[in-house]
Parts: sequence; C-alpha cells; structure tokens
Amino acid sequence: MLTGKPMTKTTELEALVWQCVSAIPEGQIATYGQIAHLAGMPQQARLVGRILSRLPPDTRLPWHRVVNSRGEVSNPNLLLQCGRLKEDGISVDRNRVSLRLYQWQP
DNA sequence: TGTTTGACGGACA
DNA sequence: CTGTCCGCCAAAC
Repeated sequence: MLTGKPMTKTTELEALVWQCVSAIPEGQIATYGQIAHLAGMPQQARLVGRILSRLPPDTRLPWHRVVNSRGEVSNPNLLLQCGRLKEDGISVDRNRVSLRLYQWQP
C-alpha cells in the first residue's frame, strides 16, 4: 500500500470490498448487501455503496455489476451503469435487472 | 458537537 | 406493485 493514508479500519474494508467486487464474473451481478456480507461486514451495505462512490472514474473494478437488493440500479449515473450492464450481456429494463437470472452465486 | 445525508436492506401495511 | 419505518454508520455540514 503506497497510498500515504493511514491504514484505518475503513481502508482495510475498502480493499476487501474491492476484492469481492472484482470477483464478480462478467454477465453476473451482486447486491450491495451481498458484497457487504462477503467482505465480512453484514448489515453494512451502505458502506459498500459509499466505498464504490469514491472509486476513481477510470477504475477497472466492475462496480457496475453491483445493484441494490431489488435489482435496481442505484448509481446516480444510471445511463453509464445500465450501458455497461448491457455490454456484459445483461438485460436491463427500466433501470432494473433480474436478480433471479443474473445474481452471482459465489 | 449535533444533525443531515447517502450507489442500502429488511420488515411490514 | 408502492410507501413507511427503522437499523446502520462514515462523511459532510
């Protein structure tokens, strides 16, 4: 880690979240709560959302594969995320995807 | 220092 | 299906 920032608890969790998100296969999706759970912090889906909101715009992390528990795109930039999901071969209808069809089962 | 805000979630009406 | 309520918590005010 050469961030210069102190290794606080949240930055450690941040790295864990990044790792979980990067593991989501193309063509599949995960929920914020699911990532929170995988990262060992169940019940803190909100924190996952905040961590993703801080990602640099040029990141390679497939953050677009993360949606809320109802399969809705929560990202303020709906067009970008929906577009990327479609590139992954996922059908998006009214800012929504089918969790039943695409949710990742680790 | 107290309050509000969010890329959330689950229970319930 | 829609909407309300509450738990969660770091960051921004």
